[in-house]
Amino acid sequence: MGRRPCCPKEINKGAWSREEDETLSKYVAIHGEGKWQKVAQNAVMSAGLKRCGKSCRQRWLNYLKPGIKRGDISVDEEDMIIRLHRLLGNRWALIAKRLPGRTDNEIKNYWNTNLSKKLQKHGTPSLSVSSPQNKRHEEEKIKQVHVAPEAPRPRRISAVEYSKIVENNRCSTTPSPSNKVEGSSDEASFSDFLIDIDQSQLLIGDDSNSKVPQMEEEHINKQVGLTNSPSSSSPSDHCHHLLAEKFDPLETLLDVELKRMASFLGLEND
DNA sequence: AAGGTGAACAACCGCCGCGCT
DNA sequence: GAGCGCGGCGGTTGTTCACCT
Repeated sequence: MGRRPCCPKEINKGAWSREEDETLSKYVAIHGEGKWQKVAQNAVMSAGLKRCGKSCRQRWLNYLKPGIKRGDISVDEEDMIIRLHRLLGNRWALIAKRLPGRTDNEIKNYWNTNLSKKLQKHGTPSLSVSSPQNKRHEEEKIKQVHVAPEAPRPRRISAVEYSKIVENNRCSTTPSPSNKVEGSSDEASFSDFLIDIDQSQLLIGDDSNSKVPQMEEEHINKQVGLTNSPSSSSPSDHCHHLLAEKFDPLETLLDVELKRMASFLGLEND
């Protein structure tokens, strides 16, 4: 009974030695990333690297991969982490994607050891501010980015499912039942629809590893009958904007949130 | 100098979604 | 459509180090 172990019993655990790092780096340099089980198996056979695939992957992505920054998180980066965390919650991978050279593990650790304690102490992190002017400025920034403390966890969808949703709804304001947030009403707004199905997709969308292929996007554009009118304001046009144009997903998400708040406060026309 | 304590960081564990068969 | 394996992700734990008494 019980879960099948993902790794053989005779694997190494604990801290990685320099030799293991070198073995893994050499292997990845030759064979490339991915297929971590094979990396582990082949490296075991060729150089005695007794590590499971997951461990290899984690070691490579968090420490060995070229371009990884270690330590010395700047004030700007800290500020960014705080803002993104307010927006996304504990979506460390997404947060890490917005911070070049930083890994999800490092950000998660940094949050757990530094920022969460600052939050507990002060209600908001201090943001490493010393001067009164900066303090006021940072307080303003905190007010500006204050969103729900725990963003709803988005549902991941595949590119195919995504196109079906778009096709079925033609970016209408009525989400399909399978895509609704629990407890959301039938009059769900477009932004609900967006966040519901697409919050993570939007944030991943600008990444080079985006899972929505360009052809799929073109197909979606065709199906939706998109045009490039920037002045349009209907939900479908808004959808078009999100789908067809180059955009900053985070800014878009912030924009959506701001619109929701404005709508809630009756400030839509401001 | 030695022991205790907490912070920081590295790594493991288990769950989940996706793609393949 | 079901089953399986793999990769990705987030939570948690273990270890190391620095500081304090």
